[in-house]
Amino acid sequence: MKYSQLLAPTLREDPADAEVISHKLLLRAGYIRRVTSGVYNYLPLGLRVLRNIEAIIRQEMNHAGAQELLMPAVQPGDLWQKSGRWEKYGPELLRFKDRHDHESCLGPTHEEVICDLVARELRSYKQLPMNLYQIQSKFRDEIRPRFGLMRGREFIMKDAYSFHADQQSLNAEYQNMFDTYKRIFTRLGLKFRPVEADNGSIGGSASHEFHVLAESGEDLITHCSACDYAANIERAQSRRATPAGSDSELTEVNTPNVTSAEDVAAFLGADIALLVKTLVYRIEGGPHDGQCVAACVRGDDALQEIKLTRAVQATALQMASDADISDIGGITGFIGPRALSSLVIFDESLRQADGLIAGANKVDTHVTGLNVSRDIRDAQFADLRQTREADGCPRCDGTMSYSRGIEVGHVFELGTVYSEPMEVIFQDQQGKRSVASMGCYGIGVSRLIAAIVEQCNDADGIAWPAHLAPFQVVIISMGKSDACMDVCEKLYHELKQADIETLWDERKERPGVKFKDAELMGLPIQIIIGDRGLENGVVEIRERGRDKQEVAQEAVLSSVRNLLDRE
RNA sequence: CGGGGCAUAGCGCAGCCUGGUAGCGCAUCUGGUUUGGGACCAGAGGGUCGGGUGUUCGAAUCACCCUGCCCCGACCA
Repeated sequence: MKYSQLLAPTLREDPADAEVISHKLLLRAGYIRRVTSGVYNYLPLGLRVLRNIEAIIRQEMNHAGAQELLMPAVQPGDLWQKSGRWEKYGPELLRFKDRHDHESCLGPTHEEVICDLVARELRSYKQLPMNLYQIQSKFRDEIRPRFGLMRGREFIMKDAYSFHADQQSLNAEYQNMFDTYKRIFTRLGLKFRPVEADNGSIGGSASHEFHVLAESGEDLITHCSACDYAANIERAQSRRATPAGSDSELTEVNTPNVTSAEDVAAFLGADIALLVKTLVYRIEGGPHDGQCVAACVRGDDALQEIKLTRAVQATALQMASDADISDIGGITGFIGPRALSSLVIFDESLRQADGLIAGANKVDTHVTGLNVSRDIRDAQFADLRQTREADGCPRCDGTMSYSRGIEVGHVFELGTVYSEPMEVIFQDQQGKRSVASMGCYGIGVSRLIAAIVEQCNDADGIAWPAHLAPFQVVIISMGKSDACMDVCEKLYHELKQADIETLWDERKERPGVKFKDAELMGLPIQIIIGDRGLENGVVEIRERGRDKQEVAQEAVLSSVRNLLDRE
């Protein structure tokens, strides 16, 4: 490609609305342009990188025995009615009607469509297992798209769906995909970590996320210093020492105007861990839709909302208003678990606890000596607390620490959550009708572009791993003589012949401009050809970020090959 | 959804407080000089000042409404 014909509008300054480094650099280097909130054009450079990433994913997926197909972006509402998600899926699902007034939506994911397809074609267990994948644009009407390609509304995803006759087969494929993902992210040159994850609204049982470790990551993950336990904070567990309270009578104490856990502990001279914080939420969705739930955690713990959401099978939670709280018999500031009319759930750490302090649901009053199993009838427990840095590992003696991560992959065991309502049924070995169990496996392909740039950049711009770069080589013409241009052109054709993706910067620009652009774009190898060197029959080759070296004119191709092979 | 901020040329910004018909840098075009790390000189093009309503002799500037975008929060009993 000749530079003068390439649409790669580079920007000298950071765009005002870009926050993270990948967003800034992808805009500045001419890889992407915004169309509307969370929706981007991939310019030629961006598309080339996307294709390079896709190629690796395809290779590994195919190698793992999956087969590629392509499903539609527009999906009929009927299928979503059938799976039950037309109601369950929130406003992220962009719905519309076509000219015939048929309910439709833009696919945020493709379980319904794949199940519909497979249900029609699947007859015998002999056809199983099978793993079908596609690389497709998805649309999710995110509340808050941000950080460029990191969280878009329209984005490109590789999603795979496997179908199985039995659990054992599903387990095997889950492991197969887990290993495949590790290979893919390793080949992409990423620092990543698989972590145990919450299943979210998609349902199912086992699930792991693959996170690229980066400061700008939107997720918080916690991992053990000693073993390989790692989990998303949304479901992470940990060991912590809880102080033993002493067994005592339930007693009301006067706590005038003292409301926060810190203040109550200080006021009563008690360990804050003996406080019970009671947080009230209004439940949206699920069997308790519209009701309130009171969640109790220790005074020094924070509630992990996702855990609570799961515990009450909700789709979302909203902090309760003061009015909601008084409706269930509580008083803001002095709320406690006793005698509330709502659902009350305690964190597991309160199960065997004595001498706790909680709000008394009376103005200016708390109770001491609370023992949950003694004083609360039919108490319900769940893991609700958020782990804290330096907690103990739940699996070994190690300690837990936090990192930020960008979720680039997710593998799920779905079981029959979708195949059952979608009637993905086959005849098993015994001749009986049986529901296929499923796994699903996603990779955020466009998000990967951002994640890679987050890890591969320096003061001059992007620094692509050579095999992902839009061009492996850029020829920078320095001289203005015809002879120099002839040499450049000849080399350009040679490299192209050799299947090396080459950009020839033949613009009438000053050298500095060409260097800056090449480095901003992150092209790994520069070949610098000027009149001065040509007098001695040499050209310069420089790997991005390294010192240049002189090479005889005839040896350029082999030198470039060597550099690329070393990758 | 809640809170904050922004919207002026392709990009980055000033002008607004104190109303008088729009400016700077980069980019673009023309000519010239330059040419090993984002050149210089001279000239030129490009803006319904996000949209609407109002106040006023007069609105980028003041008021109200709308739209779009960015950031923060979604831990508080």
